[in-house]
Amino acid sequence: MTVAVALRSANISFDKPYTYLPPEGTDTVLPGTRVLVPFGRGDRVTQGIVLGEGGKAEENTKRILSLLDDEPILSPDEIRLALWVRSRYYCTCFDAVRLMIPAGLDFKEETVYSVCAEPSDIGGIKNEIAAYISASGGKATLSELRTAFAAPELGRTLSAMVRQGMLTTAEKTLPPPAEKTVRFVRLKDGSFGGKLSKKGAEIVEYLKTEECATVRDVEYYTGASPASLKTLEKNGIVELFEQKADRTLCPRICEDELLPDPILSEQQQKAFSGMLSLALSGRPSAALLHGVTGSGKTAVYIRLVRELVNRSRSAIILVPEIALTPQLLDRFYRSFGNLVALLHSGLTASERSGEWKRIKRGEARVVIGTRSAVFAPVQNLGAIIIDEEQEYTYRSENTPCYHAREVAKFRAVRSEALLVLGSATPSVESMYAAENGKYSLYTLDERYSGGSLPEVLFADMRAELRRGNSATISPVLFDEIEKNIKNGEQTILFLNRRGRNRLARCASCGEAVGCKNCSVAMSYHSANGRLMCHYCGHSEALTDRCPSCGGMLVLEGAGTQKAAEEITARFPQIKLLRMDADTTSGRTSHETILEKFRNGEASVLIGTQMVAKGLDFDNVTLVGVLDADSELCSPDFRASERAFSQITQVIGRAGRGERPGRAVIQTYTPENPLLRAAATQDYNLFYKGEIDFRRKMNYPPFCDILCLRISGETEATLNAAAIRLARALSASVGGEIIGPAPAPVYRVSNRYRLRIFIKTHDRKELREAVYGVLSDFRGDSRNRGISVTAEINPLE
DNA sequence: AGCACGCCGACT
DNA sequence: GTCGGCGTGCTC
Repeated sequence: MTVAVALRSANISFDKPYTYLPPEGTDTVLPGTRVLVPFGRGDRVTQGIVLGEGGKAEENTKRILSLLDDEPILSPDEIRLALWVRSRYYCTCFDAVRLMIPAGLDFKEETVYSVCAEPSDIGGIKNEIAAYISASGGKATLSELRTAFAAPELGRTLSAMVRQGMLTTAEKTLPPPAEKTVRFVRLKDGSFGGKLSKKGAEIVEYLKTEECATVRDVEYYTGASPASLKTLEKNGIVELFEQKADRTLCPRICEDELLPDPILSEQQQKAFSGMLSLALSGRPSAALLHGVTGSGKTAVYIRLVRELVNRSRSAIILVPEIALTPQLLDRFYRSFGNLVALLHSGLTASERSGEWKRIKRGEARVVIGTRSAVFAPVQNLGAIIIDEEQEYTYRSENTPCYHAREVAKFRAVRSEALLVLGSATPSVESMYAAENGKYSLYTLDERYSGGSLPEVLFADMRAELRRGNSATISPVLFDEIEKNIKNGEQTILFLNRRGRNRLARCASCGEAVGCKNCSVAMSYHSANGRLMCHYCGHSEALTDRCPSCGGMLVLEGAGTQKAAEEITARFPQIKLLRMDADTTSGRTSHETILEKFRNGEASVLIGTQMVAKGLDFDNVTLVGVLDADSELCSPDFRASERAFSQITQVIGRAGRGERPGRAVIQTYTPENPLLRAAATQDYNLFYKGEIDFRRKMNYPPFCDILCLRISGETEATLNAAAIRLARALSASVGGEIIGPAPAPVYRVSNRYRLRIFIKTHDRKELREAVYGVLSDFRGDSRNRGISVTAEINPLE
């Protein structure tokens, strides 16, 4: 009897479930148990998870060394889900399995080196390494050595030392520390006579002003590398230490504070009872709850979840971003008390695993969280509710690039649970499914409080430009803001996410300062006064001369900053709050900003897409969309969908209270039908236009788009490899193949990047064919140094 | 990726 | 002769 194991150290290019024999003296291992196994030529010890039964034992089949868990950490259902994730999102088995386990329960693997012979005089670097290990108590882990020695071939050097008998190794598998800690740096007391490097002096200067700072901050503000800090520590100038991180606390509600369930309107009641009977039907499909902003979707969710909980079933509620949905979270806490578990990235590792265990034990049956909560280990699942299902935050940016909505669909079908997609502006895909009877459609088209939709004015920015007015804020909007200030009412100004970055541009040659490793302009961060590359992490101090022609550099203002300056110039007496990447770098800063605004400490709030979502302020009666066109300029076919959704949502922020709301849309294309549809919140008008366009162009939902990204160090070998890949795809995958074409950012970290798109339909056979092509490609020695990844329906 | 094996040039 | 640089191939 053998078992199939997912291995941590298996790379995507040779990943598969590997077959192992159970440990000496046992005849099998339960699926979902973590194990240690030997792997590769050197029988390196690596971590794995047993997936199930393995193939036939062969001559070369190795044996599991030991078990890490007394009982399985994952259920067979969760393993099945992981294997589906792997097949759909082209990642390794272990990456897929890891999604189901909170980081706090992850075992760390470390190689520990110890010295056995006193260092002699031969070999400079080896001697240094041996001395370093002796100095740190005779033992050092690989990662410690990696940070201490920036040698490119450290692994090789170390194994040579082991062969020569200078060192011995041992594998250690340790559970991570229970508490998340943060590394700090501070200056050591006393004077230091020795001379400092330029970087060292800079770091010391910084620490003089700060006294004690996190390693992350020091690296961010001074551009220090881990090595430069290590050097300072070695020379006794600074000391590094660890401290427990601040915990994010979730609100706790006492039993007697629980709220009664909400009373539903006729429309809400209809949606609720329809969905409930679906959920209890035994083979539920999915429901689309299309409710305009302020129509009370949350009340429907609560009633539905209540009924499921009463029948001892559980529910998962996904929200786009926890910080932006405090009201929804609060209402669930007040309705379900400690039946609620919260899962999101803002929790510490121990909080996260605590919540995870409560869910696993069945103590918490109402799970609220961001996209990763779709993997919560609930049992007896009754429903998965996805609020604002069209939001792009449901797609993960890291491998595996799963989409929580797709995962939810799979999970719901497997566990006979209902999938509820809630939205004011449903994704085109979901509405299409509803139109075709695949999903049941429920509509809430009246505002719960009976409030009317805001009145919308258009400001024609073309006309302003002709008049020679290049200001961000038009006279029309200024007038409306003035009215609001007079009436003591609040205003929200919204600027789309495009054009959010500030660049350093040369006044004479017009070029923006670019990254030396990537083909992008660097972004200016006011917090540290440095130019940073968002692709490779390279940063440099801002200079005043253009690096290519020597001309004067000028800082291009962030959209929000420029608009804020215009407002302050015009209304110097008012208080204004800005919310964007620059002002919300801290963990709680954007909650603080919102709290101030809620308390009426400012009359104008200006921000990027963060202000568009879920905020419910009674005193806001005016919303300004500063640049309605910017989202539409994007080459992405989802641009109109995103623009419609954002504009509709942000307009919906106005007039949530008793007074009617107004909105001003500033645009260069006031005749654009999409903007007209957004202005009247006419989803159906938008949808009709959009679905026709998608059909005509053969875009999703009429096909799936498979994207292959291929990168390499030299353009010539990359091009040749990409052409070979495209040929292989056309031979065995088929579909309409587009490309190879350069990626939007052609060069990142000194590698060139191309993309190939295939319009096709995502099915099992397609994925198998793609896997076949990828593995042939990776096995071809001509493709050495070229890497390929695949993604289905990517965001861009 | 990470490691071993094997083939070649440089140096005790 | 042998050490180590690097290209090649494999991972149950």
